[in-house]
Amino acid sequence: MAISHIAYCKDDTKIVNTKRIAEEYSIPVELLAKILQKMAKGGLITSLNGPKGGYVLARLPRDITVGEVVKAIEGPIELVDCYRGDETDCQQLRKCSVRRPIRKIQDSITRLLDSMTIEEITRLS
Amino acid sequence: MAISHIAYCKDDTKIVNTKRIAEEYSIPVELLAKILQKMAKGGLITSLNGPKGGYVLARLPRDITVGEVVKAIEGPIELVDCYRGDETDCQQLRKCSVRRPIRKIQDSITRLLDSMTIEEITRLS
DNA sequence: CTATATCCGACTAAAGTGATCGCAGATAAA
DNA sequence: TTTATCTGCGATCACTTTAGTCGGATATAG
Repeated sequence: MAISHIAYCKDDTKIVNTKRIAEEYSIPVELLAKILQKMAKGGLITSLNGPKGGYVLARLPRDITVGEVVKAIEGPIELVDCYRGDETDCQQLRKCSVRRPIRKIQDSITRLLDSMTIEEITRLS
Repeated sequence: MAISHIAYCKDDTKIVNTKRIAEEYSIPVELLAKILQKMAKGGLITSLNGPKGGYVLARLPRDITVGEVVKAIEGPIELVDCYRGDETDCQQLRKCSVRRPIRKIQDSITRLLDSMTIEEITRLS
């Protein structure tokens, strides 16, 4: 909702800050602040300090995908933990019969999320 | 892994019980038992009581989808809570701009899971 | 018919994850 | 210089998941 709102404001070349968005959607400011910070760190939105500051989109709405938003907020999209190289301590790894099938499902979901943009989100809403 | 294992055993017309599967994959028996009970309740596998009892597939592997397994274990697939009729207490509902787009994503994922069968899982493993 | 092996369901406890809140500091505009 | 905003860390709380326990039901094997 937040990045969709920021995208909407960009059309009016208006800068919106955390407090306003939080009020608009009745979300605790602190929670929203962390989410916005993560998206800023992920390069999806740009932060502007000082009075009249706030957030604006870092790119065009059609160049930001839902997958990127999810990744920025929640980290890499992984249905199970055993795909990361560093965490190979899964005891079922040798006998596991669903590792590859689940990987296939994960890839499909990733493709799905990467193919949907913020522009579509704002258009559908 | 469990239902995939049960499917594999069906080819040999062997009945496998909770304890054996738990040992095979180094899973706590109690945890596995609950999962198997849920799948039995969901009509995916059939339980057989008594000595030499255990579980067998209730249908052919190609007639059981991954979506059904997920639903049996975790309940309805819902990315957000506001789609259920009884829980309409979401304060963002009026202003929410992502309800419909997320619904679209959810439908895609549901279709994806419903199109994949246990037969495919065992074949891919 | 009896004993046994298995499933069933309720309850409780422990662990992990995410949400919420608070605060000190950095930054930039007015 | 003051003020409004973002930044980042930590603490707390609630919820979910995982795990364990136990008494009971059920049906087969002998």
